Amino acid sequence: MPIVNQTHIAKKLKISRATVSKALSNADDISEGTKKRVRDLAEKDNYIPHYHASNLQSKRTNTIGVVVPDISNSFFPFVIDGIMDVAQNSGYHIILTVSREKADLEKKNILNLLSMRVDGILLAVSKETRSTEVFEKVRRSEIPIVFYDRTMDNLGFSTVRIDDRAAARKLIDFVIQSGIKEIGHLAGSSIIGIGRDRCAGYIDALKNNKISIRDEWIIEGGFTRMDGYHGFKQLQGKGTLPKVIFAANDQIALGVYDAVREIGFKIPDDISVVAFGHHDFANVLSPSLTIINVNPFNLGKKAMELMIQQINKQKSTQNLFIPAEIEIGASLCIPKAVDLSI
Amino acid sequence: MPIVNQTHIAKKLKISRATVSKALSNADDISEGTKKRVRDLAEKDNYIPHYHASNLQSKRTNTIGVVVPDISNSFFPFVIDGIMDVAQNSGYHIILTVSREKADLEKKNILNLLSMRVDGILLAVSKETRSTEVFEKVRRSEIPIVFYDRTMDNLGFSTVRIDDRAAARKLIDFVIQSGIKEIGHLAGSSIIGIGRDRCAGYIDALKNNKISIRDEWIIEGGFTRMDGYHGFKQLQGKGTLPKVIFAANDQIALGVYDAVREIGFKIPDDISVVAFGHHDFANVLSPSLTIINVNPFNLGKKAMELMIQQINKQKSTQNLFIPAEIEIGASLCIPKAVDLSI
DNA sequence: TTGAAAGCGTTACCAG
DNA sequence: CTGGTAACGCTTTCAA
Repeated sequence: MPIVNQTHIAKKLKISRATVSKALSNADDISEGTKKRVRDLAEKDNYIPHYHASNLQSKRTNTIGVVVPDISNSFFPFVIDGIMDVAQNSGYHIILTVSREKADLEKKNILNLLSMRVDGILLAVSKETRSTEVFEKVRRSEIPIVFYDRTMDNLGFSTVRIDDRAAARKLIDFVIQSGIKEIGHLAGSSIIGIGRDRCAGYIDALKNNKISIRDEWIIEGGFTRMDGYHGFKQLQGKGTLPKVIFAANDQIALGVYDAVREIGFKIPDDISVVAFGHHDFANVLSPSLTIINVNPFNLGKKAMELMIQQINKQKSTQNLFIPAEIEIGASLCIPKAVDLSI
Repeated sequence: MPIVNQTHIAKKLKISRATVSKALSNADDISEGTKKRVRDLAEKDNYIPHYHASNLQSKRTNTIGVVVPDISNSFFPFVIDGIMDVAQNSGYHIILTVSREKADLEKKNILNLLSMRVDGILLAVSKETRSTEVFEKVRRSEIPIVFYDRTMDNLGFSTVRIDDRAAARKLIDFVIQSGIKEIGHLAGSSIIGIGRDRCAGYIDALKNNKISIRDEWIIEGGFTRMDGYHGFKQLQGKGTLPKVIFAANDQIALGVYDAVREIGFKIPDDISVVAFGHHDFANVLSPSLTIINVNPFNLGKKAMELMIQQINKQKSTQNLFIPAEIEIGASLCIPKAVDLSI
């Protein structure tokens, strides 16, 4: 006997479907006796309310659609965790979709979510996304959308992201305060927002501390481990190495580790690394790395909180910047000076 | 103008709702002219089909509910990735729920999924789960359920998990083949299935290779980093240290690293570590660790594939064991003998 | 080629 | 306290 519906209960009890519905929702104009009989039979015959059938009336699904570009990127699971934390406490369900960094999949996912009449959409744009066409469709649908981490700016939607520039400034300030002025930067790509922002923060900090900027110590590239590896090699080719390397993300930092290990340097005796990362990562490499923790869990929470406010029309569009915290690893022991001049 | 429905289109075009429905689904008993007018207006006025309203008829939601015990455990995101990979290629949507290792939340999640009339449930049980009551409810509902990774055996449901015993045997065989016979084991807890299975595989391998088992080299404990740390300390207290330590999971391995670093030993010169882990983890620590890769992505794929077969009644209940692959890190350079006899 | 009517599982309104 | 009826958005069957 599979799941039964209210009609089944009504027939068996020889009462109307309306009465069953009210009894199950514990309405106060139904006698205790009827309620009991309905509930008992519901339990016995395996009645389970049909979520979507009810939602058909209420015009609300209590469901939020989430679009993640890449779930195997260790950053996003923590964001999801933050989202789910708030969702669970507020009675929302989560439909998870993954765009695999593809614009077409992202579009398909968004349309599906609209079709499912989610109450709102939380989205981090894929690396490929250029067109804003789908987002205009979302706007017309009047379903609130909140961009998290990877945002589309100037579209008038709410956004939540890490304050990368301030965070980088904070991290580099910390390094300088520790007495080190020779700081190189593997900056990733300046085409990407986070690349630009983190580099800007690095420059901010040097300027504020009246340290002259050495262009040859700012290496552009990508954000992968390989880029970190080659970036370090490039730095090496410049003659004098900095004492601390600021990696724009954790993958780059790993690449630096690879290169450093290869040439037989010791961390932190010969050279130190600081990087953007998040707690899980720090946990694995700790205590060998000082990071600025971008706290994805917190980001997810804030994004979801903002989402709920938008649904309840308590807040209008806004752009939230989340501050990041420094986590200090052992790598910031003052390194010996290293001169590689050839 | 928010999302409109078929009635809106019907009224505006002065045709019936039935015609609109058929035109939109491209039925072949509707004229091209009508179809075009319907489609154009649908596009213009922002019509988006109502997923759940259609499903109300078809009795199918093309939705799979997934229950994950802990999404911040780096294992599960990869499982989800594998699930989504298959889901996307088969037109299924995923509702993600997290039980946070709590039995009550797990139960609540399952009931919600049933209420949403998912076509199937993929579940890894929480650490707390003892009662099988909810699972009986699922059985009565005739909605297929597949347990992945953390299974409830002997309940007659399908299960998919790593063949831990064979994997451990393979890993230890590999170590022995490399010429090392002194292998200790930080085994986690024997109350937990994976703990038992991995330890059994370790013993299998030693026996097969006619190496006597030294009980003092098998340390029970938990599965956390702290357990790894203290486990190593315990080993140290026994006098002679083994040359290779087999950690039952990656967290334990990290703890061993901590302890080893603390006493100033070098890996792999003084001692080596091999462990159960997965690719992401190996990627971070590589090349310092040899692991048996439990390939969560593959596990997720297999689980989802089995799910789809169950839904289509192509396969009856079955228990799948996934083999794991060795990934070789540098740590298996034959270490120098270390004698800590006090 | 089109449309009227019934139905999917539920809730809301109003009458008895 | 109970129940008939309409409605939510859509599909399907059958008749025109």
